[in-house]
Amino acid sequence: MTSTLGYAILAVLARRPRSGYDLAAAMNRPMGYFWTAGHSQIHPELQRLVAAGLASFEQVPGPGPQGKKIYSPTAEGLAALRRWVVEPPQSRPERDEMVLKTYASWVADPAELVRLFREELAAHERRLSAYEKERDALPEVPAHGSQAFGSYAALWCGISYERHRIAWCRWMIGQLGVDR
Amino acid sequence: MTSTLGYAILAVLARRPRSGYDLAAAMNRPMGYFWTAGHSQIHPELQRLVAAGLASFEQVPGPGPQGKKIYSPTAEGLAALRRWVVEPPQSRPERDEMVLKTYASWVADPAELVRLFREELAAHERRLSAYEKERDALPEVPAHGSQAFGSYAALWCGISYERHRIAWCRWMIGQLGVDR
DNA sequence: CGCCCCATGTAATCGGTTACATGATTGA
DNA sequence: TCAATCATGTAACCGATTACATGGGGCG
Repeated sequence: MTSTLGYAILAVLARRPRSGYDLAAAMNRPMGYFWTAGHSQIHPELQRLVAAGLASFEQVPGPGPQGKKIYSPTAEGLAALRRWVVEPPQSRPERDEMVLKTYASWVADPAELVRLFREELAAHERRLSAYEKERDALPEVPAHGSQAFGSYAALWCGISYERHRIAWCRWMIGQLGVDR
Repeated sequence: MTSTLGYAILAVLARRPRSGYDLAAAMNRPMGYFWTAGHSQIHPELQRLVAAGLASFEQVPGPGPQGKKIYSPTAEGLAALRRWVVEPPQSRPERDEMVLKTYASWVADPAELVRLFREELAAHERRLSAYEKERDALPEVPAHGSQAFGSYAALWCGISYERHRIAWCRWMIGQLGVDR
C-alpha cells in the first residue's frame, strides 16, 4: 500500500499525533536505533500519505512560515498499519562493514585489529547501558496491547543484540592476543 | 580512497583472482551473508578500481563476446585494503524492519503476531544450521593470518547473531501466548 | 536446434543523504 | 537585537536494485 517509510511514520503517529518536525525528532531518538529518516524524507512522505488517505493533518498556529501541521493516521491508515505489522518482512540484504573487515582481517596487522575491536567493544557497551536505562524506565512486564509493550520488546531485542556484539568483540580480542 | 564496495571487491580478490562473474557469485554466497552486490554494480566498480590503480586484469579466452577478464589486486590495492580493514567503520544507520514491526506490534492481533514470529524463528534456525555446517568444514581454530581465520571469525559472528535472534523470537512468542 | 550457463556491460529507477532555502517564535 | 529552536519544504547527488541488451560455449 505504501513504502516501509510510510509505515514507520504511521507507527509513530499511531502512538500520538504530531508535526513533521516532531516526527523527525522521534525518528532520531529513540526510534533511530532501528529506523531513521531525515525531515527531507519525512515531509514528502507525509504528503503522499495524505494523498493516499492514510493520514490527515490539522493546521494550527505556531512557528514557521505557515504555522504547523499536526498529522494523525486516518482509520484507513491504522487498518493498513495493523495489516502490515503481521506481514512477513521483505528481506533486505545485510551489509555489515565490521564483518566485512573481519572477513578480510587476515591481511591486517593484529595489534591494529585489537585496537579496532576495543573501540567497537566500548561503543557497544555504551549503547547497552543506554538501552538498559531506557528499559528500566518502563513497567516490568508491560501489558501486550499497550504502547509500552512495543517499546519494551524493541528494547529487549536491542539489549540482546548489543550483548551478542560485545561477546563477539571480546572473542576477537582474545583470539588476536593469544599467539604473539 | 575508494568506496566500501571497492574494498569488498578487493577483499574477495585478495583471496584469489577471479572474473567479475565469479566475483558476483562469491558476493551472493557465502559473502552475501554480510555484503552483497549484483554484477551490474560490480563491473563498473572494477573499471574504477583499475582506473585508480588498485586492481588489474588479464584477458583470457573463454565464453562471452570478448573472452573473460581475470582481476587481481595490485600491490597498491592490497596496501589500501590493509589500511582500510583497521579503520573504524563509518556508522550507517540501522534499519531493521522486524524491530519496526515489533515497535508497532501493540496495534496488531496477537495470534497473527505469534505466526509471524514462528516463521521468523524457523528462518533463523535454518540459517544457524547453514552457518554451523560451514564452520564445521573449517579447521577448529584457524591460525590468525590465514584466510580461514577471516571466514571463521565472520561465521562466529553470524552464529552468535542467529542465536540472539532465535532467543528474541522465542521470548516474543512466549510473551504473546501467556495471557490468552 | 534450443536451452542453460558463462560472461560483460548499460539504462532506468528508487530510497536515502546532504545541501540549499525560507521564515516565525522564544528567550537571553 | 541576536541566537537558538521550531517549522516546512526543494534540489542535487549517490549507492543499490531492476530491467534491458548482447553473445559465446557446452550439452542434450
